[in-house]
Amino acid sequence: MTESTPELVAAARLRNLPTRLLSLAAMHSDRRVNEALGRVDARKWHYAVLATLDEFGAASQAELSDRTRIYRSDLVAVINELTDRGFVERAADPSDRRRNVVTLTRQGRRQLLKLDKLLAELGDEVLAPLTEAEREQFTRLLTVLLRYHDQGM
Amino acid sequence: MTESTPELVAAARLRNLPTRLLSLAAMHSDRRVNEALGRVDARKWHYAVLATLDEFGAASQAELSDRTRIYRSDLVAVINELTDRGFVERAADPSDRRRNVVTLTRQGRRQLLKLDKLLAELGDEVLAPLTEAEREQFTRLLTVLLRYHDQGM
DNA sequence: CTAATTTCAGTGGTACTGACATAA
DNA sequence: CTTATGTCAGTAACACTGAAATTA
Repeated sequence: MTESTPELVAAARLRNLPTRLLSLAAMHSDRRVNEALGRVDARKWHYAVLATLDEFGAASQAELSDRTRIYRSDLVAVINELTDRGFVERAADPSDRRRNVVTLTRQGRRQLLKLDKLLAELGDEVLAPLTEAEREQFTRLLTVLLRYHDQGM
Repeated sequence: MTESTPELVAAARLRNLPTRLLSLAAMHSDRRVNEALGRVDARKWHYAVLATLDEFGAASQAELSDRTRIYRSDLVAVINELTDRGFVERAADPSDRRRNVVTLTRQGRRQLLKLDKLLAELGDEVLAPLTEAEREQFTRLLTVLLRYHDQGM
């Protein structure tokens, strides 16, 4: 445990540096999300894959990679984990034998709904100090940023 | 190089998940910042330390750690790097011999001003799609979040 | 004695790169 | 031949832990 000395304030330059604020806020949010997901033996990539399969149907790993922004190389392990847990099935695609076709199972769908709920609660926790209008504004601004920088929205 | 397939859109659940948006936006921002700082042989922690020393004067590593949120253990390397580059001097504190007192050099101050400019440009790039009012709103919301979660503002 | 400071050694998760075999 | 796909091996940076030595 890191000791909690009476909080010293940061330099004004740092307090006003938007890239730093963004980084710190995300770090904190990520930590909470990873902890909470870890407690139910999940990771955020699990959710991304399950949600994508649910909305767009069975897909190849390449398509999943494009939609979730998970690197192709890292997706392999994620799909392994999801198949191990019975949330997803991986089979060779007969129409293009380079591809795998990944499908959501009924268990996977149940897990997705569970994670939906968990992540909604988590979002509420992280955004707790913001009003409803501010939350909408916040996600709107983030969306604008990501869209502009082509981070695939 | 990752190939740029025609951008596929993400699932609606992912597009509306604030913790994910925050994470992606920060990842992108961090990448830009690290690249740009790397090009001038710096890291973001360098800036944090230099700015803190400039605003609060010479300090022990413990105080620098508290103000910058850099772990004490990691600060050692950061101070090493800064002394190697002549931006900072580390000396034993005569009044408390457990402590080091870290002071900013003239070169360090020059580097700080250089990084000031670089980071301002970078912030402009990252926040490019936002209006001035939106930028203020954005940093305000981030500040509220960090303050609430006690991430030391 | 306890507590604070600096330092080192190490871990675990992750973004990211590169290369390879297979197939189109 | 070139290109796409899935897979593996590995790297580099980093947040974070734990502990030791020194001093207060």
